[in-house]
Amino acid sequence: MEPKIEEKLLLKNIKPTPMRQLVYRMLTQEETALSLSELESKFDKVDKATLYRTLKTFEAHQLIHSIDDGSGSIRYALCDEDCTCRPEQLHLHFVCKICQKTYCLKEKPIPQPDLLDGFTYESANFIVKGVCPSCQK
Amino acid sequence: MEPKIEEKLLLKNIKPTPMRQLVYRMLTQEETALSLSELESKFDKVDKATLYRTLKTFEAHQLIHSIDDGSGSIRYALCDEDCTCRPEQLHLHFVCKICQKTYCLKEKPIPQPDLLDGFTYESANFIVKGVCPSCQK
DNA sequence: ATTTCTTTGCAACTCGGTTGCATCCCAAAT
DNA sequence: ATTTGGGATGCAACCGAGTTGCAAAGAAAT
Ligand SMILES: [Mn+2]
Ligand SMILES: [Mn+2]
Ligand SMILES: [Zn+2]
Ligand SMILES: [Zn+2]
Repeated sequence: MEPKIEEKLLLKNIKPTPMRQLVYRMLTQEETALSLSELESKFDKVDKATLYRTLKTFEAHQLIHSIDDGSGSIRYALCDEDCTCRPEQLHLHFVCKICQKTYCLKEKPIPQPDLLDGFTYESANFIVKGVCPSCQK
Repeated sequence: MEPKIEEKLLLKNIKPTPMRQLVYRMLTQEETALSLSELESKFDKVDKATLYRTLKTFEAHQLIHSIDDGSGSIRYALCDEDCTCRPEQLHLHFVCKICQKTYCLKEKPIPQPDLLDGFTYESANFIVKGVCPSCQK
């Protein structure tokens, strides 16, 4: 399994340093999106700036995408293998009001919005808030 | 026209202090949503904390609504007279990539999202990015 | 007039994000 | 094998939006 991570990074033209492999593995273990500080707290000791730059690199190479979920901090989640982050590939994100977790709803594409004359569509961010399955009682 | 502003505030149960009337008038003169610091810079001299608390008061009384447009700062715009900020009344917001302005598209309601089983819908934020009419060449 | 509550102004603070810079690492060139 | 150059890392300092504490000013109630 070790060599796989290295390959995933190489596939997206990211030099697979130990640090990056570590961060990548951490992200694969999450079912919801993580913020910089949440990610930071999952390590015994890690430098925030390095982590920050690692995430920026991952994002620039479309290994992860960032989600502005209105929580005040940006969260990050892995992209699909074949994702190029084009407007048509964008999906919904769901924020649970109870557990505060942010879910990627990758099978729910963002609907093309019906705009007024003169407005052109280039991208969008659709955040849905409610209660997630684990928090339903 | 002066007495009108006072009435608008009273209608929403906000004590119409001079400061609040000033801020309200400023907001009525804007066609796009403003952030705290943008609003601040429209006054010769105003205290940021007072302005902040004024906006919070306005928002709590549903005179204005806040828009998290992904710019890093929250923007504010007047609500419609009869707005109660219920999920069904939410509308799209448009951010122009050129002029960075944020528009309320009040006649474009947010579509009810189709969610996976177990997720409940309570509210949403739908931000569309592109080029606005004034920036089309 | 006195008390009580709200609003305002100023300064200080928090926190997420970002940057400068020295050092480390590693691979290519010599 | 040694040198050298560019990217990666770690640490500290910085930034800006938002927020809070607190005292002064103002308004309303008694
Ligand atoms: Mn996602
Ligand atoms: Mn609006
Ligand atoms: Zn939940
Ligand atoms: Zn524009």
